[in-house]
Amino acid sequence: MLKPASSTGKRELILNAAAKVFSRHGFHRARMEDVAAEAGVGKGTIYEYFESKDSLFKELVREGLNFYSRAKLAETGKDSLGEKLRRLFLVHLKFSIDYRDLSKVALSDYATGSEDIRRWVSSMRQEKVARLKEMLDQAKERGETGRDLDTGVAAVLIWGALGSLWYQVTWEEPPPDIDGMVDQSVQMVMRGLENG
Amino acid sequence: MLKPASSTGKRELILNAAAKVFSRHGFHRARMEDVAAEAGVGKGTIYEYFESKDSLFKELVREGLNFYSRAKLAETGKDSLGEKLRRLFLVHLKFSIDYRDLSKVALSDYATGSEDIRRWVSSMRQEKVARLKEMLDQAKERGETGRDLDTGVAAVLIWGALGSLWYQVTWEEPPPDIDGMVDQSVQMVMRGLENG
DNA sequence: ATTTTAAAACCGACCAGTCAGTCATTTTTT
DNA sequence: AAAAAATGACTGACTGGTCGGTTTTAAAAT
Repeated sequence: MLKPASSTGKRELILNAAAKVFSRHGFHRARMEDVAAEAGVGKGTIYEYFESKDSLFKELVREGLNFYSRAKLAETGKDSLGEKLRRLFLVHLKFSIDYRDLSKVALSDYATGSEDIRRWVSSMRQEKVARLKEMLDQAKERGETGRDLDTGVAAVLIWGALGSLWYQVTWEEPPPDIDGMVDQSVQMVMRGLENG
Repeated sequence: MLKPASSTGKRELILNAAAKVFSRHGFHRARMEDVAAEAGVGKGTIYEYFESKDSLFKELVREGLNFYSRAKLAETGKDSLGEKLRRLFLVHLKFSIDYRDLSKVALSDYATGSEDIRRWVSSMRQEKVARLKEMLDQAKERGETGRDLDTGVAAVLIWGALGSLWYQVTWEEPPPDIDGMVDQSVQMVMRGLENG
């Protein structure tokens, strides 16, 4: 049986260490021993808190996702589409700065790991795109976009654009002015969605 | 010493097998033995044609890249930006359909493999984005885009959008109408680039 | 044409390194 | 003192790469 999440701070400790170690070389090259060393615990201890390496990875990513979901869209449905997109972009990029290690893990290990993880990550992407499409559909309904917009394609494009920005911010040099970049980006995206 | 590329069709044979096997489970889970089996050769034979697993992967991706580079932009500098983008998108997506296995490899193993591969792939991305930025800069010069466009950000966004489309086409159900989708996408992108 | 011969191509059993996960033992807590 | 937590040496499974030996090919000799 696994210990409850609150037994000590040890669970958090391990999770943080995992973020650091996974982000260094990716899932495969990260050894459980290294995670243990980074956390300052014995290797065996990790298995008191996590089923397996796979499970540790999943918990790690889920934790991060939860975190920034919480900070995320209070989903005030009355905001304009532009405002919603701005917040979406901002939350993701802020996250990537505040939790750089975790962000690297989430981004770079997409294709890594077991078949199980692969499917899991892929389904998350699908869900994200689907949610984005919903948002666009609503906006379209309200006439905030072009009448003939293909929201499916648009959602894929926007998600990709955000992902690319995210990647850039996470891996390349620290960006100077996130807010400005986001404003600029959203402006571009919004123009793209409008009627020709 | 490695054998010349032309000694038999065996090199091609192995490369094709590698595309298939790598695309199935990603770089790490693909075993050289499986590649050998798929190609119908002994494991040792692979090492007559390729230095190592890493090198096999690189050659594979390079081969694919070469191929579609060739088919690519005859770079007729006088085409409109829209036309250039349309061709860029089309070439990538057509490639992903014709060489689905190879496409999966190129896409999903971005973060995978050795440190060496990781860096190599990352540098390719940088280069692609840089080239895209150049294209945008030229167009901006000619007044085809908004005067105040941040071409750096735009290049990142567009590359991401294309990548996302590429991913969708490669992994999800076979798309119905590539040309239509591309037209739609490029239209959106072009609107986004114009002056507000 | 046939045989000889040597080099080139091919092969897969094996080796050596790796690492996730276990568990008997030790340390800490209650 | 006994229960809980922590540990790290160990094991078992796995796989990239090697290498001595076999087969194929092609050229040379008869």
